[in-house]
Amino acid sequence: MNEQYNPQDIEPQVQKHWEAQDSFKADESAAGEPFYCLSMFPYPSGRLHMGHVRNYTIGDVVSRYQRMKGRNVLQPMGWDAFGLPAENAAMKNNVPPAKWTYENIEYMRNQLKQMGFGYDWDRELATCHPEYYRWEQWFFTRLMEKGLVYKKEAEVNWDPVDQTVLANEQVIDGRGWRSGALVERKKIPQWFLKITDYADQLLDDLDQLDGWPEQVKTMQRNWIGRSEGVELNFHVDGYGELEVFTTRPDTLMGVTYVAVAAQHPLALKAAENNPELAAFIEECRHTKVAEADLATMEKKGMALGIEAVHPLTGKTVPVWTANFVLMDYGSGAVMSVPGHDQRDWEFARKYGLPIQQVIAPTNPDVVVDLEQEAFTEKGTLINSGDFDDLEFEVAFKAIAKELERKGKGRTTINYRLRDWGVSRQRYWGAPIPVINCQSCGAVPVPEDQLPVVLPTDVEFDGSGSPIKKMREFIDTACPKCGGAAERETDTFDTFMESSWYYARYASMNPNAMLDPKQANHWLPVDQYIGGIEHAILHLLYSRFFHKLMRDEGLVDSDEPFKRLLCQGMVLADSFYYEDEKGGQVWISPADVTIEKDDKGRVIRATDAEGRELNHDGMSKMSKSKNNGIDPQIMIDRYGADTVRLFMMFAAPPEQSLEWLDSGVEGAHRFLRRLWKQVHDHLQSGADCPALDVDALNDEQRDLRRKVHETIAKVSDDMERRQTFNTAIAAVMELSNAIGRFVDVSDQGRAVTREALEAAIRLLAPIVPHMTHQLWRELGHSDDLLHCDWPQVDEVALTRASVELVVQINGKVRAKITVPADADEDVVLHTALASENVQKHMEGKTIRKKIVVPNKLLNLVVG
RNA sequence: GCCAGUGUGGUGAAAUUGGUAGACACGACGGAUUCAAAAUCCGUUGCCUUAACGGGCGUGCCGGUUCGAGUCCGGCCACUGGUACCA
Repeated sequence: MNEQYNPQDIEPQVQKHWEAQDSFKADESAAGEPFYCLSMFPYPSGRLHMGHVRNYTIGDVVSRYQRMKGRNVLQPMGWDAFGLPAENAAMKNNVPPAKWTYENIEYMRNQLKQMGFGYDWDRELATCHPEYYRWEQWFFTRLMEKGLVYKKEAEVNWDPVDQTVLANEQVIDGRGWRSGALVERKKIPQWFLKITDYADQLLDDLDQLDGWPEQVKTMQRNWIGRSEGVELNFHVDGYGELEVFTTRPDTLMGVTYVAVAAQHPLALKAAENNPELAAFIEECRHTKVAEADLATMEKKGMALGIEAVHPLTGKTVPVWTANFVLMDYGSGAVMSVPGHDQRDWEFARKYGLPIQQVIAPTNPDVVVDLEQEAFTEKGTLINSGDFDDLEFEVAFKAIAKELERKGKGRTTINYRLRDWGVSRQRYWGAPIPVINCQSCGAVPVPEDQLPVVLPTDVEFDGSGSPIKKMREFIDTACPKCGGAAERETDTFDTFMESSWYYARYASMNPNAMLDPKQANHWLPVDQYIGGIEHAILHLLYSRFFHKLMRDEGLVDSDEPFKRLLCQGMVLADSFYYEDEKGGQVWISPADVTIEKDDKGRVIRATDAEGRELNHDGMSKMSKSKNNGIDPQIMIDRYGADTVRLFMMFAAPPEQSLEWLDSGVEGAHRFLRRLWKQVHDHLQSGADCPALDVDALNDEQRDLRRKVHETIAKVSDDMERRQTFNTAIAAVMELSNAIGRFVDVSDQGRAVTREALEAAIRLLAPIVPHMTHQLWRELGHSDDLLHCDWPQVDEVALTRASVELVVQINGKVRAKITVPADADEDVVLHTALASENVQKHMEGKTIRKKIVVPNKLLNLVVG
């Protein structure tokens, strides 16, 4: 055995061995219960970044652990290959998006292989491949036939100079990122999937998901936002009924005005002969269509000069338009109760609109001061005529009933969730399989004409999608009437592809979207791993798609992912200096020299030219701060095992992880030490005597207890807790114990052997190359990959005595050692024998005794 | 704005069910080895106080529940993710 640990030699060899053995091929007929472990597939942006490495290391550790537990594992990998960055790269470097994407995939696949991730590469997929997206197109036409798809007008960010639609991230301070033009909101016709039809199922089935983090389920519940309320009408002369929704019909008598969106037909009509109002509406058109912007901008409004009739009192209230009322959400109109809604209160205050109190607190100690703020709690109705003295629920029902009797409203359920707009006016996406015919309308492309292939030989000039000008793509015949017709040139939202890829891996069938038998063999996914940033959109759309596929008879289950792990971001130090113009120039941490004080704090940082740099702390690895650490450099320097070990050790998976070069060094050092321990053990003798557990001395027994405590701890950490950092810490403790244990007697060596073999197997999922090699060196002919996970020997865990803490009035005053089965009297007696305990009890009597078995004794004295 | 998280030594973190705060590492300091250095090994390391034993303080801030709170409850501050066309 080589005395030196040399990952550069070992890792490629071991990887070659796995490849030759086809070690990670998933086979439905293999022994063991199926276990499907999936990591979110990457966007092929060029090179692997640390976020990927972290995500995929976690997935690989879980997969290898389950394999050792005897499960039949499927772990696939593929590419989320459609999306905006390919178009941006195409414009910047003059490469067609397809070429750029496929080259990136080649490079990144090789990087994944170097990391030693155990994927079944036979199941690799790329969403930009026609063989993938044809089934998405087919599925969409099925949904069209089922009436789950419709077309309507919706607003987009429009760049009037580049004549193109912009994504929210492409709008910076209200201007297009390339042209700098003021962005406008524009309505265009777009396709929608009726996700709201499934809102109740998506909400209720969250209760089935025991393996999901509570926070993600809460976020999804809030996003769906089911609320019970009342839909009611305010009559407007010359217009008709203005519909609003409220969850607080009990405050109806406190309505002092009604507000509509700036794009609402009523506002547009009023603006026809009101130039000031028209200017305001025009101003409102120049905001981005993102909720965060709408909610934080200054609340502004203007009176329309129109009155609406209150449905119960018959009195009129003014109609206003306000920039925070969303046209796409609900009916685009809201009733305003400034006495009991804080936003309405602020608006009323700003524009001098009346504020009427109609709810009094049930608790008389609560003071209501409408001069200071709105009273938003539920309470007892006042100033509400016949409804006075009623409490929320009774008032809700009574007012709803009265509205219904008058034909002015009805109770209803409302969702915050909106239907899913899937049209994108972009090139690099799956074409929407629809043909627009003058006489037949929008016709789905028939199955035998699928896929509608996206032309990949294109010129990309940035002024919109090239296929929108491509007559040979657009011109076609109507499948219904055979007349001349045009293809849809919009493409799908890329969330469409990522909503069902997990199912396609399970069944790569050339003749169908899924073969239900194959799909159901693996599905649902046992463990899904990915970033917390996908907590709502991607995970909600995937859950929706799964239910759609279930209703199509393609899968049996209700939910796609049984257990979910959301990993945190990877952070790194960031440094900058200011240039002459005061701009920040970011320097890669790899090029920074750091000076520290004697406590290890950064006191000075300089770049290669000796410039003094500012330290901006730890932030997410990103291009903008130039603080990305290239995983490739780390793999080349330390080997994949070290990178994997550090990633798993530095923080628990769901927390953010700070990249520290010194920490990587430490991880590498640990692997070298372990390697040397095995080497030294083998030096002490060629063969190892059998372990005789009844013949051990105290030290041998102690080490053996440590071995089995470690096995118990690591097993629990790997499976239930998924805290790989503490699992590694436990093995480090074991390794330290082995280092202190110098005993080359027969039984000493037997215990050492057991300890080393346990450590190797416990680390196998995390550092698979090195442990594979060590396992061989210890004389095993079988692959570590297929070895059983170590078992705890309960007998080894028993202890003769335990250490106990003695507290006086809750403060630790002594530590005592007592026999493991000592009763309370013995414990108390031993505690009182302690000098320090006596000192703190002097002149006092015991008022209370609290005993926590095997842990603590607290004496309350006074 | 709204929804969801996070906050513990010089640093990353641990403390699993309310029961010894700081495991395991990194860094720093001291020592061994070396002609010297690197590497390696050993020791010390929350802060204040004490010659020592010991004592006091300490988990973002303010308050509460409890024999006992990093952990539970109420309020606040800061940071992170999402906010429907980044993926």
